[in-house]
Amino acid sequence: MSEKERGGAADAGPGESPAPLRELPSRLLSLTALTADRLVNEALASLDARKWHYAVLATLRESGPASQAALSRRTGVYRSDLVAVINELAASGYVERAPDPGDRRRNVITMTSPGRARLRRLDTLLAGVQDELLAPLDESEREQLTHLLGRLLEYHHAGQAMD
Amino acid sequence: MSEKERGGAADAGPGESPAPLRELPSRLLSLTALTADRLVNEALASLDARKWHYAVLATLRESGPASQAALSRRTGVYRSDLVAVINELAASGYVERAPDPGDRRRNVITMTSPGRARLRRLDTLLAGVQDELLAPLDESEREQLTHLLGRLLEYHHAGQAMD
DNA sequence: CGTATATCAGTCAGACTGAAATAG
DNA sequence: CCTATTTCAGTCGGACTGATATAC
Repeated sequence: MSEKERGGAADAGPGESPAPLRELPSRLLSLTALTADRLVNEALASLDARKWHYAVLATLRESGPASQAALSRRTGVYRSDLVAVINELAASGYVERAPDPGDRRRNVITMTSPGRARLRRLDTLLAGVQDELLAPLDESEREQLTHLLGRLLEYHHAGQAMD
Repeated sequence: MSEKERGGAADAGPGESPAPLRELPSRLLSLTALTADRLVNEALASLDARKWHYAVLATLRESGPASQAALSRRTGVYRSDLVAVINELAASGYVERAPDPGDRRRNVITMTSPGRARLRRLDTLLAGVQDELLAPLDESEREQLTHLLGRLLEYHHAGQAMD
């Protein structure tokens, strides 16, 4: 693989004129995500939740009971931070933490039925947020965006250990 | 079926099944932006810069000398944090801070010629990062993405004071 | 007067690191 | 011995708040 690109462009001559700030993809992403996070956090805060709470509950619904390490991988929350998230969810009775009989290093995290109800509540809340976030886009544009972001994520996440 | 407000959906009946975590637009945005920021920060760190340094220098190139408040609005950096950024850029000789003779509350920030050279260096560095970030997309997809994000940003930024 | 500017002193969630204890 | 899991104790950049001094 050639690594010659980054920082190695010719300094003589005009070359490509740099993208204006407004169109820098990385910046557009950061700023849009900032807006999205603000909307999400604001909405979740009204129910005393944070986005990692939702991510963990949704993952448990989709993949069933799992160890903390597995949840960390699937949600993107660092192992270290996940501890606190599980503590909070367990304190509220939304999940249960039990030692794995098959591997005593592990805790198995299981969603309770109050947890499922909680998740349903958060689902509707977040659906509203998505709608607010994507308000200026029509349905096909929303799908385009989701698809493009998904591709980027898949590409950059392939083979990434997060630790 | 009445459209109720956020969080007030009917609990009976199946309703819409919630989007899987992987396809939640707000989450896709957050995660993609995280990846983008990591790439950007990593690259900039190799030149002892951070993204706000670039944003400020690029804004000065595009709009000319400006007060700190104006820079704050244009770059999205909080007034409070901008102080430190200008301090750093001034300490490196990339910008100059001078009192505005016309309005003595203001400082006028001006880019120096080392600043212009610095900016050109960061331009090429960041161009490489954009390419790395958008690697899996072809040219027209990149434009689509940029366009869609721009629309979202424009919509949500219209009439926002940040303070 | 009220408003805007620049600065400072903080808080806060979230990303990330390092190391310990334990178990495979 | 080496690796994986959970947890704890931190660091760090960045978002955001409030207060103050000053000038319009």
